[in-house]
Amino acid sequence: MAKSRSEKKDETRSKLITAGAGVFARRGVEGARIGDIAKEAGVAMGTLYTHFADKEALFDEVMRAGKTIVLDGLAQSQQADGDRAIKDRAAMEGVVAFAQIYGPLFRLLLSRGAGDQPMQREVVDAIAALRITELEQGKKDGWVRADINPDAAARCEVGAVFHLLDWWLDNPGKMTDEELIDQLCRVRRFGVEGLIPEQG
Amino acid sequence: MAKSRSEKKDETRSKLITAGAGVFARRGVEGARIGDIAKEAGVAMGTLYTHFADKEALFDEVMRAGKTIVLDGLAQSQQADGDRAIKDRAAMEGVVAFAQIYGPLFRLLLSRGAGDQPMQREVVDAIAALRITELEQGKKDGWVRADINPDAAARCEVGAVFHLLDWWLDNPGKMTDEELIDQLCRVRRFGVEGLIPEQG
Amino acid sequence: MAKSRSEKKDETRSKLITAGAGVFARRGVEGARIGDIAKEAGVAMGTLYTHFADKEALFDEVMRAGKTIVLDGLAQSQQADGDRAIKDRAAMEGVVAFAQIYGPLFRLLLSRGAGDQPMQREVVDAIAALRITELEQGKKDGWVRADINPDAAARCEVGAVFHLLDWWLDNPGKMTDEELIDQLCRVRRFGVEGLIPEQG
Amino acid sequence: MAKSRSEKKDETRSKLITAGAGVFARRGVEGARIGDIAKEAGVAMGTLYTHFADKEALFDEVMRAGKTIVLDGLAQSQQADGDRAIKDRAAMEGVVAFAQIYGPLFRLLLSRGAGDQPMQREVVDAIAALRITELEQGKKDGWVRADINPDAAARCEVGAVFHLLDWWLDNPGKMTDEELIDQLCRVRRFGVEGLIPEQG
DNA sequence: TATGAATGAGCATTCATTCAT
DNA sequence: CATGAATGAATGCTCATTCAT
Repeated sequence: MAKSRSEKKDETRSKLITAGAGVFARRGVEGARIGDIAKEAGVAMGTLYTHFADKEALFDEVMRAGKTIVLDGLAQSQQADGDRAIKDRAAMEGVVAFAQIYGPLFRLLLSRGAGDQPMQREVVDAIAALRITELEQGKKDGWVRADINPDAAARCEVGAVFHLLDWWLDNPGKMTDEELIDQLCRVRRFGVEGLIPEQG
Repeated sequence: MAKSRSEKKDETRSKLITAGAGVFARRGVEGARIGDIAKEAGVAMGTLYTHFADKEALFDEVMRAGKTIVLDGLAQSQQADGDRAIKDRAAMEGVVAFAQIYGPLFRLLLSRGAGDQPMQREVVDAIAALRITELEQGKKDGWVRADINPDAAARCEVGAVFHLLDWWLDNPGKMTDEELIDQLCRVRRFGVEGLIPEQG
Repeated sequence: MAKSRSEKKDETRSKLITAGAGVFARRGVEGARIGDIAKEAGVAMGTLYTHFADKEALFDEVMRAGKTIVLDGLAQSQQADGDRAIKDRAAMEGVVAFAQIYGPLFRLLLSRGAGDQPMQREVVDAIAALRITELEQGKKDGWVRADINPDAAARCEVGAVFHLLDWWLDNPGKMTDEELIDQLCRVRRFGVEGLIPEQG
Repeated sequence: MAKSRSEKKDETRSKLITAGAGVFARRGVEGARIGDIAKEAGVAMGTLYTHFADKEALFDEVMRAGKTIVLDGLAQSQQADGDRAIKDRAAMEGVVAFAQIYGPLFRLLLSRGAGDQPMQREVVDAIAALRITELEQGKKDGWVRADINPDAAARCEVGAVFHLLDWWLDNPGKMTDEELIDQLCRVRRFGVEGLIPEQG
């Protein structure tokens, strides 16, 4: 079955986004070289410009695609059978798996650095928004303390997860996956001093 | 009293570091222009190269200086009179004050983004190291739960603080300083679900 | 009646020449974009290359077509009933009408700028040649002064007409068509100081 | 006597303008290559950008400089001793000399082609403006016919001079300098049919 | 030490042209 | 014949770094 012209075009576009993800993740937006992206995608430099207006536009597409994957993964973890603790753990398992597979892209998506990178902000905001809804519900249902501000707590949780994984990616030997997921759940839910409520 | 030649040189060096902090913070390392830094410092571009080997070297100095300020601030907060809660709150107050004053520089110092920025890692590592010591002591003293891994928890705390402040700097109207500091203490210590132990 | 394949091809070719005339006129040869010409012609970029070897070849066709229109118009004005003055005025009326309709194309055809544009030269040369013949006849018939060099005078006339119209196209409010044609005839025939010979 | 730094900078700037004049004149604005201009000026490509914002800005400077030379030359010809005919001839001698020396630059300055080249328009406008003043005075003094519109006539004269010289530069063997200047005066003043008024 | 004009390698982007469909 | 995605050489411009003054 021969590929149609438009299928081939979509394929080229995909290759560019994948290659862009890799290079942007490794070198950052400013550091990424169009030539490297094209080479990694296996196309000519000019081809990039038949699909995206410029480097920035490709970056936005990469971020948009990454955001979709991350958000879809989080949404799916909510479908997990079981109580809150199980769903929460499923979410952390998903995030850790994503970080392990995509590594640098995970960093690119979640990081918040110097300079204005609206798309980067957008991804972090979207993830935080998802968690804010959960925390608000948690306050109603009583499993989130009343003294918690959901906006603030969501940011703290995103930061905690990102920084721990960022460190772990560079020091994978320091903890097993299981320990990592465990800590991620524990610290977010109970802090370092908080007492764990009785079951039931 | 006329300034000695060496005093003048030190002054120029300081101006360059201050200007560098501003420009690096605003534009990132790759985005920063040597010409902008020189202009902001009020010296010629060539002067920069009589003080620093290259752009990278200036960046390292900026980060080193920032790191010193942050670490000194944290150390000082440990001198505060009172119990653990008071010291912890003092630390958060210091961090919030620093973020308010330095804004973009705070972001630059604490962020962990794409690309290899050894100095950026160094700053985050140093802050985490400080907290790891405290958490280890806490485990011995019993105020940190036994199921906490200090290495992991310290990273989570740094991430939580950085991301919350990063968000707050862009949305200062969402919370007062007091509320911010409050949440920072609460989330780090007790998470969103953890019970707060009885006083005494 | 369905169009035959060859008729369709001719039609496409015409559309390309018309579109080329517009774009070349507006942007110049170097400034014209093949993509713009194709878009304006309503065909794909590749189609252009099934009709013309390259951009230069299309430009040559555009100029050739324009040259034909201009020369035909001038020839026709010579068929006008009446004496020399009437024929001359008819020629100027034709030129003004052409400039009004085609605007930028008129400029493209008549201008002589930097760089070597053999076709541009060819058009100007052809118009001048036409006038040289008339002036030579005029010398024989006595209505052109003996001290006039037809080669030189023809160039002057072409230049005078082109520059006045070039200015007028940008400043149409400065003169009515009638005044314009009037000045065109007067200045070419009698200069600014020359006496107008008695009628008869 | 060593050149000061600022003198050297001015020298570099001059070399760039001269080189720019040559390359722009030969290839047009779009056709001119920054690398060629730099090479011709004997400097690095980057140097061009320490003196001019971009190619366009250099082009403007070239045109401005050329305009000044041309206008100064015309003004000087008005200082010539003698009657109107002598001054007029002096002006034509000056223009011919300029065209002979600068050749392609003369074409660049005076031409009006496709596309919007505001500086090119400005030069032609300035020369026309100079002549308009003279023609208006001529109408008052009676040596310009009453039926002449100075605005229109000035454009015609500029066009006549430019086109004749443009042709002559490519066909220098067709006329001697003297004949050229003669025709330039005659055609502009008396047209091809106009009677030359009696002396006195 | 300070200066800032000059350098030139490096890069993003353009666009005429090709060719598989 | 028509198409338009792909090509890649060519080009304008940037900017960290140097060095004569």
